[in-house]
Amino acid sequence: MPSEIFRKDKTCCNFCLERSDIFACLKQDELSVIGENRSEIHFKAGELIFKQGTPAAHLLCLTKGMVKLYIEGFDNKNLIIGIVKPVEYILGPGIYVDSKHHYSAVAMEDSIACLVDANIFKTLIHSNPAFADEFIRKVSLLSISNFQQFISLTQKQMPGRIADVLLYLSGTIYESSTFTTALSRQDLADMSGMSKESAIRILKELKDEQIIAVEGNTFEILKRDSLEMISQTG
Amino acid sequence: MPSEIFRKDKTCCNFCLERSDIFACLKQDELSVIGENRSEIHFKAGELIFKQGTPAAHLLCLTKGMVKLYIEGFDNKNLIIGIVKPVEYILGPGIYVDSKHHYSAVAMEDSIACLVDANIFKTLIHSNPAFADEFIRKVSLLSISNFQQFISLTQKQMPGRIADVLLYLSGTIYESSTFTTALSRQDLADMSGMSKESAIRILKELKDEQIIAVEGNTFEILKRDSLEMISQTG
DNA sequence: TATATGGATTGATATTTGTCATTACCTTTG
DNA sequence: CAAAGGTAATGACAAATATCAATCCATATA
Repeated sequence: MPSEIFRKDKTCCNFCLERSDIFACLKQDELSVIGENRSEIHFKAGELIFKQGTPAAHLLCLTKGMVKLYIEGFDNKNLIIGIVKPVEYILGPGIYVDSKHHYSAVAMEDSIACLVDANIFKTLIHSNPAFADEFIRKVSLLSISNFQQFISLTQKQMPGRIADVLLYLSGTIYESSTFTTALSRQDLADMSGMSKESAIRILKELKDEQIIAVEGNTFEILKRDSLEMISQTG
Repeated sequence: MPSEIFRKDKTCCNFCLERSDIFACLKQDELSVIGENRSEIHFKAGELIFKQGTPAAHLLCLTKGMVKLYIEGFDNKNLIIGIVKPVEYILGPGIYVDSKHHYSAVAMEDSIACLVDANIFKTLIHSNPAFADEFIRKVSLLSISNFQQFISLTQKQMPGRIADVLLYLSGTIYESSTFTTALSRQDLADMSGMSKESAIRILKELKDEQIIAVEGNTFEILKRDSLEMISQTG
Protein backbone atom coordinates (compact mmCIF):
# COMPACT_ATOMS: atom_id res chain seq x y z
CA MET A 1 0.00 0.00 0.00
CA PRO A 2 1.28 3.48 -0.76
CA SER A 3 2.60 5.27 2.24
CA GLU A 4 1.56 8.76 3.23
CA ILE A 5 4.77 10.40 2.19
CA PHE A 6 4.38 9.00 -1.29
CA ARG A 7 0.78 10.06 -1.48
CA LYS A 8 1.79 13.62 -0.70
CA ASP A 9 4.61 13.71 -3.17
CA LYS A 10 2.85 13.75 -6.52
CA THR A 11 5.90 13.09 -8.65
CA CYS A 12 7.49 10.27 -10.57
CA CYS A 13 7.87 7.25 -8.37
CA ASN A 14 4.74 7.92 -6.44
CA PHE A 15 2.86 7.80 -9.68
CA CYS A 16 4.77 4.68 -10.64
CA LEU A 17 3.77 3.18 -7.36
CA GLU A 18 0.14 3.57 -8.20
CA ARG A 19 0.42 2.09 -11.64
CA SER A 20 3.33 -0.16 -12.37
CA ASP A 21 2.61 -3.58 -10.93
CA ILE A 22 6.23 -4.32 -10.26
CA PHE A 23 6.42 -1.84 -7.41
CA ALA A 24 3.35 -3.23 -5.69
CA CYS A 25 5.34 -5.80 -3.77
CA LEU A 26 7.88 -3.36 -2.37
CA LYS A 27 7.78 -2.43 1.31
CA GLN A 28 7.53 1.16 2.41
CA ASP A 29 11.18 1.51 3.32
CA GLU A 30 12.23 -0.04 0.04
CA LEU A 31 10.15 2.46 -1.85
CA SER A 32 11.74 5.21 0.18
CA VAL A 33 15.16 4.11 -0.97
CA ILE A 34 14.02 4.37 -4.56
CA GLY A 35 12.31 7.70 -3.92
CA GLU A 36 15.45 9.16 -2.42
CA ASN A 37 17.72 7.99 -5.20
CA ARG A 38 15.88 8.99 -8.29
CA SER A 39 16.27 11.90 -10.63
CA GLU A 40 13.49 13.10 -12.84
CA ILE A 41 14.45 14.04 -16.39
CA HIS A 42 12.39 15.77 -19.05
CA PHE A 43 12.87 14.87 -22.69
CA LYS A 44 11.60 16.77 -25.71
CA ALA A 45 9.96 14.94 -28.58
CA GLY A 46 12.61 13.36 -30.76
CA GLU A 47 15.33 13.49 -28.16
CA LEU A 48 17.61 10.54 -27.65
CA ILE A 49 17.20 9.07 -24.17
CA PHE A 50 20.01 6.57 -24.43
CA LYS A 51 21.96 5.09 -27.27
CA GLN A 52 22.86 1.52 -28.08
CA GLY A 53 26.42 0.75 -27.07
CA THR A 54 26.74 3.41 -24.37
CA PRO A 55 27.19 2.52 -20.68
CA ALA A 56 23.98 1.60 -18.89
CA ALA A 57 23.68 1.90 -15.15
CA HIS A 58 20.12 3.04 -14.60
CA LEU A 59 16.61 1.82 -14.52
CA LEU A 60 14.34 4.22 -16.34
CA CYS A 61 10.73 4.64 -15.38
CA LEU A 62 8.55 6.50 -17.83
CA THR A 63 5.87 8.63 -16.19
CA LYS A 64 4.77 10.80 -19.08
CA GLY A 65 5.01 10.71 -22.86
CA MET A 66 5.97 7.82 -25.06
CA VAL A 67 9.26 6.19 -26.02
CA LYS A 68 10.33 3.96 -28.87
CA LEU A 69 13.00 1.32 -28.38
CA TYR A 70 15.00 0.22 -31.38
CA ILE A 71 18.01 -1.82 -32.33
CA GLU A 72 20.38 -0.05 -34.67
CA GLY A 73 21.28 -2.43 -37.45
CA PHE A 74 23.27 -2.00 -40.62
CA ASP A 75 23.04 0.79 -43.21
CA ASN A 76 21.28 3.06 -40.73
CA LYS A 77 18.39 0.68 -40.65
CA ASN A 78 16.59 0.37 -37.34
CA LEU A 79 14.35 -2.29 -35.90
CA ILE A 80 11.80 -0.97 -33.43
CA ILE A 81 11.36 -3.66 -30.80
CA GLY A 82 8.77 -1.91 -28.67
CA ILE A 83 6.92 1.19 -27.60
CA VAL A 84 6.88 2.19 -23.94
CA LYS A 85 4.14 4.25 -22.36
CA PRO A 86 3.50 5.42 -18.77
CA VAL A 87 3.83 3.94 -16.28
CA GLU A 88 6.32 1.42 -17.46
CA TYR A 89 9.96 0.95 -16.78
CA ILE A 90 12.88 0.21 -19.06
CA LEU A 91 15.70 -1.97 -17.86
CA GLY A 92 17.82 -3.40 -20.63
CA PRO A 93 19.45 -6.81 -20.49
CA GLY A 94 22.87 -5.22 -20.43
CA ILE A 95 22.50 -4.31 -16.74
CA TYR A 96 23.26 -7.88 -15.74
CA VAL A 97 25.76 -8.58 -18.50
CA ASP A 98 28.06 -5.83 -19.69
CA SER A 99 26.48 -2.64 -18.34
CA LYS A 100 25.83 -1.40 -21.85
CA HIS A 101 22.67 -0.53 -23.71
CA HIS A 102 21.75 -3.07 -26.36
CA TYR A 103 19.14 -0.87 -27.98
CA SER A 104 18.47 2.85 -28.25
CA ALA A 105 15.55 4.82 -26.85
CA VAL A 106 14.04 7.99 -28.28
CA ALA A 107 11.21 10.08 -26.90
CA MET A 108 8.39 10.05 -29.44
CA GLU A 109 6.61 12.83 -27.56
CA ASP A 110 7.64 15.17 -24.77
CA SER A 111 8.35 12.75 -21.97
CA ILE A 112 9.30 12.54 -18.32
CA ALA A 113 11.28 9.70 -16.87
CA CYS A 114 12.81 8.85 -13.53
CA LEU A 115 16.26 7.38 -13.37
CA VAL A 116 17.16 5.00 -10.57
CA ASP A 117 20.59 3.54 -10.09
CA ALA A 118 20.57 -0.06 -11.25
CA ASN A 119 22.47 -1.16 -8.15
CA ILE A 120 19.57 -0.13 -5.97
CA PHE A 121 17.37 -2.24 -8.16
CA LYS A 122 19.69 -5.19 -7.84
CA THR A 123 19.79 -4.80 -4.08
CA LEU A 124 16.01 -4.91 -3.95
CA ILE A 125 16.00 -8.07 -6.01
CA HIS A 126 18.29 -9.60 -3.40
CA SER A 127 16.30 -8.47 -0.41
CA ASN A 128 12.78 -8.97 -1.68
CA PRO A 129 11.98 -12.35 -3.32
CA ALA A 130 8.53 -11.24 -4.44
CA PHE A 131 10.10 -8.30 -6.22
CA ALA A 132 12.58 -10.64 -7.86
CA ASP A 133 9.73 -12.84 -9.03
CA GLU A 134 7.89 -9.87 -10.47
CA PHE A 135 11.01 -8.76 -12.25
CA ILE A 136 11.72 -12.16 -13.77
CA ARG A 137 8.07 -12.40 -14.75
CA LYS A 138 8.42 -9.09 -16.54
CA VAL A 139 11.54 -10.18 -18.36
CA SER A 140 9.78 -13.40 -19.33
CA LEU A 141 6.79 -11.54 -20.72
CA LEU A 142 9.12 -9.41 -22.77
CA SER A 143 10.82 -12.51 -24.09
CA ILE A 144 7.50 -14.05 -25.08
CA SER A 145 6.41 -10.94 -26.93
CA ASN A 146 9.79 -10.94 -28.65
CA PHE A 147 8.98 -14.42 -29.93
CA GLN A 148 5.70 -13.13 -31.35
CA GLN A 149 7.44 -10.34 -33.19
CA PHE A 150 10.08 -12.81 -34.30
CA ILE A 151 7.50 -15.00 -36.01
CA SER A 152 5.69 -12.03 -37.44
CA LEU A 153 8.81 -10.56 -39.00
CA THR A 154 10.34 -13.77 -40.30
CA GLN A 155 7.37 -15.80 -41.45
CA LYS A 156 4.70 -13.35 -42.52
CA GLN A 157 4.46 -11.33 -45.68
CA MET A 158 4.09 -7.59 -45.59
CA PRO A 159 0.30 -7.34 -45.13
CA GLY A 160 0.46 -9.70 -42.15
CA ARG A 161 3.30 -7.74 -40.60
CA ILE A 162 1.54 -4.40 -41.00
CA ALA A 163 -1.62 -5.94 -39.57
CA ASP A 164 0.37 -7.06 -36.53
CA VAL A 165 1.77 -3.57 -36.04
CA LEU A 166 -1.66 -1.98 -36.28
CA LEU A 167 -3.16 -4.52 -33.87
CA TYR A 168 -0.28 -3.94 -31.46
CA LEU A 169 -0.67 -0.18 -31.54
CA SER A 170 -4.44 -0.33 -31.25
CA GLY A 171 -4.59 -3.10 -28.68
CA THR A 172 -1.55 -2.71 -26.46
CA ILE A 173 -0.35 0.83 -26.84
CA TYR A 174 -3.24 3.17 -27.53
CA GLU A 175 -5.96 0.79 -26.33
CA SER A 176 -8.47 2.16 -28.79
CA SER A 177 -9.60 1.33 -32.29
CA THR A 178 -8.89 4.95 -33.21
CA PHE A 179 -5.53 6.43 -32.40
CA THR A 180 -3.25 9.25 -33.41
CA THR A 181 0.40 8.41 -33.24
CA ALA A 182 3.69 10.26 -33.30
CA LEU A 183 5.16 7.38 -35.27
CA SER A 184 6.18 8.24 -38.81
CA ARG A 185 5.69 5.92 -41.78
CA GLN A 186 9.38 5.15 -41.48
CA ASP A 187 8.77 4.09 -37.88
CA LEU A 188 5.94 1.80 -38.92
CA ALA A 189 8.29 0.33 -41.51
CA ASP A 190 10.96 -0.12 -38.83
CA MET A 191 8.44 -1.97 -36.68
CA SER A 192 7.46 -4.33 -39.45
CA GLY A 193 10.83 -4.85 -41.08
CA MET A 194 10.18 -3.41 -44.50
CA SER A 195 10.93 -0.32 -46.54
CA LYS A 196 9.01 2.89 -45.90
CA GLU A 197 7.52 2.73 -49.40
CA SER A 198 6.26 -0.79 -48.87
CA ALA A 199 4.63 0.17 -45.57
CA ILE A 200 2.87 3.08 -47.28
CA ARG A 201 1.64 0.80 -50.06
CA ILE A 202 0.23 -1.82 -47.68
CA LEU A 203 -1.50 0.87 -45.62
CA LYS A 204 -3.06 2.21 -48.79
CA GLU A 205 -4.29 -1.25 -49.72
CA LEU A 206 -5.86 -1.73 -46.31
CA LYS A 207 -7.43 1.68 -46.67
CA ASP A 208 -8.77 0.91 -50.14
CA GLU A 209 -10.31 -2.29 -48.78
CA GLN A 210 -12.02 -0.27 -46.03
CA ILE A 211 -10.27 -2.32 -43.36
CA ILE A 212 -8.70 0.75 -41.83
CA ALA A 213 -9.15 4.49 -42.16
CA VAL A 214 -6.05 6.65 -42.38
CA GLU A 215 -5.93 10.41 -42.10
CA GLY A 216 -2.41 11.67 -41.68
CA ASN A 217 -1.19 10.13 -38.45
CA THR A 218 -4.65 9.14 -37.26
CA PHE A 219 -5.61 5.53 -37.77
CA GLU A 220 -8.89 3.78 -37.24
CA ILE A 221 -9.40 0.05 -37.31
CA LEU A 222 -12.68 -0.45 -39.17
CA LYS A 223 -12.66 -4.23 -39.52
CA ARG A 224 -10.68 -5.82 -36.75
CA ASP A 225 -11.74 -9.28 -37.90
CA SER A 226 -10.31 -8.75 -41.35
CA LEU A 227 -7.09 -7.40 -39.86
CA GLU A 228 -6.77 -10.42 -37.60
CA MET A 229 -7.44 -12.67 -40.56
CA ILE A 230 -4.65 -10.98 -42.50
CA SER A 231 -2.36 -11.37 -39.50
CA GLN A 232 -3.14 -15.09 -39.38
CA THR A 233 -2.80 -15.86 -43.06
CA GLY A 234 0.54 -14.08 -43.13
CA MET B 1 32.81 -26.75 -4.59
CA PRO B 2 31.29 -30.10 -5.37
CA SER B 3 30.55 -32.14 -2.33
CA GLU B 4 31.70 -35.71 -1.87
CA ILE B 5 28.32 -37.22 -2.49
CA PHE B 6 28.13 -35.48 -5.81
CA ARG B 7 31.61 -36.50 -6.73
CA LYS B 8 30.70 -40.09 -6.15
CA ASP B 9 27.48 -39.97 -8.07
CA LYS B 10 28.61 -39.69 -11.64
CA THR B 11 25.22 -38.85 -13.11
CA CYS B 12 23.31 -35.91 -14.46
CA CYS B 13 23.32 -33.14 -11.91
CA ASN B 14 26.73 -33.94 -10.63
CA PHE B 15 28.02 -33.49 -14.13
CA CYS B 16 26.00 -30.30 -14.41
CA LEU B 17 27.59 -29.14 -11.23
CA GLU B 18 30.99 -29.40 -12.75
CA ARG B 19 30.11 -27.58 -15.90
CA SER B 20 27.17 -25.26 -15.87
CA ASP B 21 28.19 -21.98 -14.28
CA ILE B 22 24.76 -21.32 -12.87
CA PHE B 23 25.09 -24.07 -10.30
CA ALA B 24 28.45 -22.86 -9.07
CA CYS B 25 26.89 -20.51 -6.56
CA LEU B 26 24.65 -23.09 -4.96
CA LYS B 27 25.41 -24.39 -1.49
CA GLN B 28 25.81 -28.07 -0.79
CA ASP B 29 22.39 -28.52 0.76
CA GLU B 30 20.78 -26.65 -2.11
CA LEU B 31 22.45 -28.95 -4.59
CA SER B 32 21.23 -31.90 -2.58
CA VAL B 33 17.66 -30.70 -2.95
CA ILE B 34 18.10 -30.61 -6.69
CA GLY B 35 19.85 -33.96 -6.71
CA GLU B 36 17.04 -35.60 -4.82
CA ASN B 37 14.31 -34.18 -6.98
CA ARG B 38 15.52 -34.85 -10.45
CA SER B 39 14.66 -37.51 -12.94
CA GLU B 40 16.96 -38.46 -15.75
CA ILE B 41 15.37 -39.05 -19.13
CA HIS B 42 16.89 -40.50 -22.27
CA PHE B 43 15.75 -39.23 -25.66
CA LYS B 44 16.40 -40.81 -29.02
CA ALA B 45 17.51 -38.71 -31.97
CA GLY B 46 14.52 -36.95 -33.46
CA GLU B 47 12.33 -37.33 -30.41
CA LEU B 48 10.20 -34.48 -29.19
CA ILE B 49 11.27 -33.36 -25.74
CA PHE B 50 8.48 -30.88 -25.22
CA LYS B 51 6.05 -29.13 -27.49
CA GLN B 52 5.07 -25.51 -27.76
CA GLY B 53 1.76 -24.88 -26.02
CA THR B 54 1.93 -27.80 -23.59
CA PRO B 55 2.18 -27.29 -19.82
CA ALA B 56 5.68 -26.50 -18.57
CA ALA B 57 6.67 -27.17 -15.01
CA HIS B 58 10.25 -28.33 -15.26
CA LEU B 59 13.73 -27.09 -15.71
CA LEU B 60 15.58 -29.28 -18.14
CA CYS B 61 19.30 -29.78 -17.90
CA LEU B 62 20.98 -31.35 -20.88
CA THR B 63 23.89 -33.61 -20.00
CA LYS B 64 24.41 -35.48 -23.23
CA GLY B 65 23.49 -35.02 -26.88
CA MET B 66 22.15 -31.93 -28.56
CA VAL B 67 18.77 -30.25 -28.73
CA LYS B 68 17.20 -27.75 -31.10
CA LEU B 69 14.69 -25.20 -29.86
CA TYR B 70 12.18 -23.83 -32.32
CA ILE B 71 9.06 -21.74 -32.50
CA GLU B 72 6.28 -23.29 -34.53
CA GLY B 73 4.92 -20.64 -36.84
CA PHE B 74 2.38 -20.77 -39.61
CA ASP B 75 2.09 -23.28 -42.46
CA ASN B 76 4.25 -25.79 -40.58
CA LYS B 77 7.16 -23.40 -40.82
CA ASN B 78 9.52 -23.41 -37.87
CA LEU B 79 12.01 -20.89 -36.61
CA ILE B 80 14.96 -22.41 -34.79
CA ILE B 81 15.91 -20.01 -32.02
CA GLY B 82 18.83 -21.91 -30.62
CA ILE B 83 20.82 -25.10 -30.20
CA VAL B 84 21.53 -26.44 -26.73
CA LYS B 85 24.49 -28.63 -25.89
CA PRO B 86 25.77 -30.14 -22.63
CA VAL B 87 25.93 -28.92 -19.98
CA GLU B 88 23.29 -26.31 -20.43
CA TYR B 89 19.83 -25.96 -19.04
CA ILE B 90 16.55 -25.02 -20.67
CA LEU B 91 14.02 -23.00 -18.74
CA GLY B 92 11.45 -21.33 -20.91
CA PRO B 93 9.92 -17.94 -20.16
CA GLY B 94 6.54 -19.58 -19.61
CA ILE B 95 7.59 -20.84 -16.17
CA TYR B 96 7.08 -17.39 -14.71
CA VAL B 97 4.11 -16.43 -16.86
CA ASP B 98 1.59 -19.07 -17.87
CA SER B 99 3.37 -22.37 -17.17
CA LYS B 100 3.34 -23.25 -20.83
CA HIS B 101 6.07 -23.89 -23.33
CA HIS B 102 6.52 -21.11 -25.83
CA TYR B 103 8.75 -23.11 -28.11
CA SER B 104 9.34 -26.78 -28.87
CA ALA B 105 12.43 -28.85 -28.24
CA VAL B 106 13.62 -31.85 -30.23
CA ALA B 107 16.63 -34.05 -29.60
CA MET B 108 18.95 -33.74 -32.60
CA GLU B 109 21.00 -36.68 -31.38
CA ASP B 110 20.50 -39.30 -28.68
CA SER B 111 20.35 -37.16 -25.58
CA ILE B 112 20.09 -37.33 -21.83
CA ALA B 113 18.45 -34.66 -19.75
CA CYS B 114 17.56 -34.15 -16.13
CA LEU B 115 14.22 -32.74 -15.19
CA VAL B 116 13.89 -30.67 -12.05
CA ASP B 117 10.61 -29.29 -10.80
CA ALA B 118 10.47 -25.59 -11.57
CA ASN B 119 9.20 -24.81 -8.09
CA ILE B 120 12.44 -26.03 -6.60
CA PHE B 121 14.23 -23.71 -8.94
CA LYS B 122 12.02 -20.82 -7.89
CA THR B 123 12.63 -21.57 -4.25
CA LEU B 124 16.37 -21.45 -4.82
CA ILE B 125 16.02 -18.10 -6.52
CA HIS B 126 14.27 -16.86 -3.39
CA SER B 127 16.77 -18.25 -0.95
CA ASN B 128 20.00 -17.62 -2.81
CA PRO B 129 20.52 -14.10 -4.21
CA ALA B 130 23.69 -15.06 -6.04
CA PHE B 131 21.79 -17.81 -7.80
CA ALA B 132 19.06 -15.33 -8.69
CA ASP B 133 21.67 -13.01 -10.14
CA GLU B 134 23.18 -15.79 -12.20
CA PHE B 135 19.79 -16.76 -13.46
CA ILE B 136 18.82 -13.23 -14.47
CA ARG B 137 22.22 -12.87 -16.07
CA LYS B 138 21.52 -15.98 -18.11
CA VAL B 139 18.13 -14.74 -19.19
CA SER B 140 19.70 -11.42 -20.14
CA LEU B 141 22.36 -13.10 -22.25
CA LEU B 142 19.67 -15.04 -24.03
CA SER B 143 17.78 -11.84 -24.68
CA ILE B 144 20.87 -10.18 -26.12
CA SER B 145 21.58 -13.08 -28.43
CA ASN B 146 17.92 -12.95 -29.50
CA PHE B 147 18.53 -9.34 -30.57
CA GLN B 148 21.47 -10.46 -32.68
CA GLN B 149 19.38 -13.08 -34.44
CA PHE B 150 16.59 -10.54 -34.78
CA ILE B 151 18.83 -8.17 -36.72
CA SER B 152 20.34 -10.96 -38.74
CA LEU B 153 16.96 -12.29 -39.84
CA THR B 154 15.26 -8.98 -40.50
CA GLN B 155 18.00 -6.84 -41.98
CA LYS B 156 20.40 -9.14 -43.75
CA GLN B 157 20.02 -10.84 -47.07
CA MET B 158 20.38 -14.57 -47.45
CA PRO B 159 24.18 -14.82 -47.72
CA GLY B 160 24.58 -12.77 -44.53
CA ARG B 161 22.08 -14.91 -42.69
CA ILE B 162 23.68 -18.18 -43.75
CA ALA B 163 27.06 -16.76 -42.77
CA ASP B 164 25.68 -15.96 -39.33
CA VAL B 165 24.36 -19.49 -38.93
CA LEU B 166 27.68 -21.02 -39.96
CA LEU B 167 29.62 -18.73 -37.63
CA TYR B 168 27.23 -19.56 -34.80
CA LEU B 169 27.58 -23.29 -35.33
CA SER B 170 31.32 -23.14 -35.73
CA GLY B 171 31.95 -20.64 -32.96
CA THR B 172 29.39 -21.26 -30.27
CA ILE B 173 28.09 -24.77 -30.77
CA TYR B 174 30.79 -27.01 -32.19
CA GLU B 175 33.71 -24.73 -31.30
CA SER B 176 35.69 -25.83 -34.31
CA SER B 177 36.17 -24.66 -37.86
CA THR B 178 35.26 -28.17 -38.99
CA PHE B 179 32.10 -29.75 -37.71
CA THR B 180 29.65 -32.48 -38.57
CA THR B 181 26.10 -31.68 -37.64
CA ALA B 182 22.84 -33.56 -37.27
CA LEU B 183 21.06 -30.48 -38.64
CA SER B 184 19.38 -31.01 -41.99
CA ARG B 185 19.33 -28.43 -44.77
CA GLN B 186 15.77 -27.70 -43.72
CA ASP B 187 17.04 -26.99 -40.21
CA LEU B 188 19.67 -24.60 -41.53
CA ALA B 189 16.89 -22.89 -43.47
CA ASP B 190 14.76 -22.71 -40.32
CA MET B 191 17.66 -21.07 -38.50
CA SER B 192 18.14 -18.44 -41.17
CA GLY B 193 14.54 -17.78 -42.08
CA MET B 194 14.52 -18.87 -45.70
CA SER B 195 13.39 -21.77 -47.85
CA LYS B 196 15.35 -24.99 -47.89
CA GLU B 197 16.18 -24.49 -51.56
CA SER B 198 17.56 -21.01 -50.94
CA ALA B 199 19.73 -22.27 -48.11
CA ILE B 200 21.12 -24.97 -50.38
CA ARG B 201 21.85 -22.45 -53.11
CA ILE B 202 23.70 -20.07 -50.79
CA LEU B 203 25.74 -22.92 -49.36
CA LYS B 204 26.67 -23.92 -52.87
CA GLU B 205 27.76 -20.39 -53.68
CA LEU B 206 29.93 -20.25 -50.57
CA LYS B 207 31.37 -23.59 -51.55
CA ASP B 208 32.05 -22.46 -55.13
CA GLU B 209 33.86 -19.40 -53.76
CA GLN B 210 36.02 -21.68 -51.59
CA ILE B 211 34.83 -19.92 -48.45
CA ILE B 212 33.53 -23.14 -46.97
CA ALA B 213 33.87 -26.82 -47.75
CA VAL B 214 30.76 -28.97 -47.60
CA GLU B 215 30.66 -32.73 -47.69
CA GLY B 216 27.26 -34.05 -46.73
CA ASN B 217 26.69 -32.86 -43.20
CA THR B 218 30.30 -31.98 -42.59
CA PHE B 219 31.20 -28.32 -42.91
CA GLU B 220 34.52 -26.60 -42.81
CA ILE B 221 35.07 -22.88 -42.59
CA LEU B 222 37.94 -22.19 -44.98
CA LYS B 223 37.92 -18.39 -44.95
CA ARG B 224 36.49 -17.10 -41.72
CA ASP B 225 37.36 -13.54 -42.68
CA SER B 226 35.30 -13.74 -45.83
CA LEU B 227 32.41 -15.24 -43.93
CA GLU B 228 32.53 -12.47 -41.35
CA MET B 229 32.67 -9.93 -44.15
CA ILE B 230 29.56 -11.43 -45.69
CA SER B 231 27.88 -11.37 -42.30
CA GLN B 232 28.71 -7.68 -41.96
CA THR B 233 27.69 -6.52 -45.40
CA GLY B 234 24.37 -8.28 -45.09
C1' DT C 1 18.49 -57.42 -56.39
C1' DA C 2 14.61 -54.50 -56.89
C1' DT C 3 11.97 -51.11 -54.79
C1' DA C 4 10.56 -47.61 -51.83
C1' DT C 5 11.69 -43.60 -49.06
C1' DG C 6 13.47 -39.25 -47.71
C1' DG C 7 16.69 -35.79 -48.06
C1' DA C 8 19.60 -33.00 -51.23
C1' DT C 9 20.09 -30.67 -55.49
C1' DT C 10 19.02 -28.16 -59.61
C1' DG C 11 16.60 -25.33 -63.02
C1' DA C 12 12.71 -22.64 -64.54
C1' DT C 13 9.44 -19.54 -63.16
C1' DA C 14 6.44 -16.55 -60.33
C1' DT C 15 6.02 -13.62 -56.46
C1' DT C 16 7.51 -10.53 -53.16
C1' DT C 17 9.94 -6.76 -51.90
C1' DG C 18 13.34 -3.01 -52.34
C1' DT C 19 15.29 0.88 -54.86
C1' DC C 20 15.15 4.94 -57.39
C1' DA C 21 13.14 8.95 -59.23
C1' DT C 22 9.46 12.09 -59.15
C1' DT C 23 5.72 14.59 -57.39
C1' DA C 24 2.66 16.19 -53.84
C1' DC C 25 1.79 18.22 -49.56
C1' DC C 26 2.61 20.64 -45.39
C1' DT C 27 5.17 23.37 -42.28
C1' DT C 28 8.72 26.48 -41.27
C1' DT C 29 11.58 30.26 -42.30
C1' DG C 30 13.41 34.33 -44.64
C1' DC D 1 4.67 35.70 -50.50
C1' DA D 2 8.54 32.70 -51.88
C1' DA D 3 11.80 29.40 -50.77
C1' DA D 4 13.30 25.49 -48.31
C1' DG D 5 12.96 21.21 -46.00
C1' DG D 6 10.83 17.20 -44.53
C1' DT D 7 7.50 13.57 -44.75
C1' DA D 8 4.19 11.15 -47.64
C1' DA D 9 2.73 9.10 -51.87
C1' DT D 10 3.18 7.03 -56.41
C1' DG D 11 4.99 4.59 -60.47
C1' DA D 12 8.56 2.10 -62.97
C1' DC D 13 11.90 -1.02 -62.52
C1' DA D 14 15.37 -4.24 -60.52
C1' DA D 15 16.72 -7.42 -57.16
C1' DA D 16 15.83 -10.88 -53.85
C1' DT D 17 13.45 -14.83 -52.66
C1' DA D 18 9.93 -18.48 -52.84
C1' DT D 19 7.64 -22.02 -55.29
C1' DC D 20 7.20 -25.85 -58.24
C1' DA D 21 8.73 -29.74 -60.65
C1' DA D 22 12.11 -32.88 -61.75
C1' DT D 23 16.14 -35.44 -60.75
C1' DC D 24 19.78 -37.37 -58.04
C1' DC D 25 21.53 -40.10 -54.32
C1' DA D 26 21.94 -42.72 -50.25
C1' DT D 27 19.76 -45.76 -47.22
C1' DA D 28 16.34 -48.79 -45.67
C1' DT D 29 13.18 -52.48 -46.82
C1' DA D 30 10.88 -56.36 -49.22
